[in-house]
Amino acid sequence: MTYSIADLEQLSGIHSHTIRIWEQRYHALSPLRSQGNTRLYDDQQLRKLLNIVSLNKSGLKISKICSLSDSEIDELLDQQFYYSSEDKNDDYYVGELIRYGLAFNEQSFNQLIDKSIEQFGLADCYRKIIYPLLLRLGLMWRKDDICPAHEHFLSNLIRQKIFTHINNLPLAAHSGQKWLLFLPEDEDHDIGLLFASYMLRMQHHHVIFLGSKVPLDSIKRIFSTLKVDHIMLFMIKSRLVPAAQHYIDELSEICSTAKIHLAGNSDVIGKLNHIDHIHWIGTLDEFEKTIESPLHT
Amino acid sequence: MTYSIADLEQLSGIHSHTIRIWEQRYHALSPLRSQGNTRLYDDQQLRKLLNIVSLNKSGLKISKICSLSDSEIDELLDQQFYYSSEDKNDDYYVGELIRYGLAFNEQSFNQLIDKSIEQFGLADCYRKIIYPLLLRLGLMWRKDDICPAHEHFLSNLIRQKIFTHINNLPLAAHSGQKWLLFLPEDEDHDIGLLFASYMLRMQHHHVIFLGSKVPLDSIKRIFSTLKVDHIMLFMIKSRLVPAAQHYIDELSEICSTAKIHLAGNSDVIGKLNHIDHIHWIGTLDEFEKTIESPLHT
DNA sequence: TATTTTGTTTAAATATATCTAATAAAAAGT
DNA sequence: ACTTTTTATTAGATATATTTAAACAAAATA
Repeated sequence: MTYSIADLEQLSGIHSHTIRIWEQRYHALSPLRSQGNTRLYDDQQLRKLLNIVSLNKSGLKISKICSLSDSEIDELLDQQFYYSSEDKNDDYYVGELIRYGLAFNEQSFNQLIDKSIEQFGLADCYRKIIYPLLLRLGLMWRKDDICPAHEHFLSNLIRQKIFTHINNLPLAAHSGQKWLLFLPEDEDHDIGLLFASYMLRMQHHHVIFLGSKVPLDSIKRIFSTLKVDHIMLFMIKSRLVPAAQHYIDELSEICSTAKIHLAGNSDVIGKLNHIDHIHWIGTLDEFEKTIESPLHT
Repeated sequence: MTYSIADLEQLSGIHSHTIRIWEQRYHALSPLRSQGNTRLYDDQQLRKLLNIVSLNKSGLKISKICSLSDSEIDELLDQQFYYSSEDKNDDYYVGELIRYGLAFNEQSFNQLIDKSIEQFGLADCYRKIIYPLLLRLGLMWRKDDICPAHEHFLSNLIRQKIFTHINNLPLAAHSGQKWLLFLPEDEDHDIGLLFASYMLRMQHHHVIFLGSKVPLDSIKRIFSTLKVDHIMLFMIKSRLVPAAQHYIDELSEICSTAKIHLAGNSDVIGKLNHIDHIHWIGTLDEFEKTIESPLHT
């Protein structure tokens, strides 16, 4: 599987011109070439670019980043992401769960996650363990410490747990607030959205969960019949700001009668011109506050 | 969202040359054009092409198909797909479940599907209701009677049920047979695979479920440490036979020590040169027989 | 303010994809 | 065996994407 420079632009949010000049000036990437000299990137190169962008966002100069060795970059990435919980026990859980994942040991993973869900409840388990676990998985993928098979294996075990807990929720009267949850077509990671679905249901909201890769056109076709009060979506991937802006503008127009809640990559979302009825959810806490009162508007 | 003719080739398995000449001779499709005269297709056109291909596979000549009106095509598609169960009750279930889906009525959907799972067990419920339901959804999408939002909504409700039933399976000693389940990068629909996971677990097989969109490269990296006896994957989408053949050949080479079980689109799989250790699963019955005896090789 | 660093814009050349049109080959029907 | 229908191949023209290189603009830093 290889990417063109246009693909890389989409996946990283960095203009192709800039990608080229980083290569020329700092030897940032070293893509393969086609017979006719066209650049061909692989996952390795994509990861490297995402790492460079990430370190750059945190303040380092491109020239500086590219002068570092791979191991120095690894170290900086660790520092950047290393997030130590108040309770060291939580970190232990995360580490163990990942160890089980790397060994494809479903049984031990399930035992430990079941135990922690029982102990904390799913909401706190997500906050303390699953969310940090997902962050760490993302970092490990970028550092090439983990391959997609591991990530898929773990994601599906987590998905299984959240789906099960949603399924086991008791039926209850709705609060009257109706939420529509979905991800744009280029987004894959639906676990956050699934957890949001769980939390909303816990607060007796009415949830319509569509999951990932829903074409905006399809939202358009059904929106008028749905009469939802809120729309929630994630934009997790890096992307060019104008593309994100265009998407949000279109969504706003289609769903002008609903309040839109947007979560995900703050580097992108932070740069958008938000329209009135768009609410940027920056943190888990913020999300919980948003949904707490069933009577908010 | 628009497709290039190359995209359409990938999605339909029809060479771009052929797509063009069908347009020229029979006015099969009528794509928009870019400023510079390049063809631009939308979902509507993609569906039409898939319908043409499907009717063509069932024996009709291209010229004949393209001379038909939209409503005549709809009728033929209905005939082609209309699958009446022995038990009319099953058809009633399918119809009701779809009605609930179209109305985004989760509660009624869940009540009915829970009832039928309780009645038949998940295995028979899948065979009698869920599988026909998925087929019908696919047909409805192709006839534009349903839009992706409906399909996503229903898929996730079904996914939730199967995940829950997998989660609730009692722990039991494994048979010693280890199965690796995944879908190629261009495949989305993981419900069949998820059901296979459930069935294998019911037979006390050891299952490693990776889900959809796993890069082959990642399989390669982990295969040697996994020591699996069986690999199972689906190829559901239409695609060019040489591309499918190349994928299967590569997979065979990577996983030469495992038996590969392949299910999905018979039009594609039927044309492949199967290597010795590849087993084509054509029907649900066949699959059940395959996994019945925990001691088969 | 001056300098360095970084990102954007332009231009012309080349590579790749798509277009039309004609012909050859294969498959299906009679 | 012969015709019809369908698919594959080829060729030259055009559209789109990518490449290199240079000049320019903007931002950060000294």
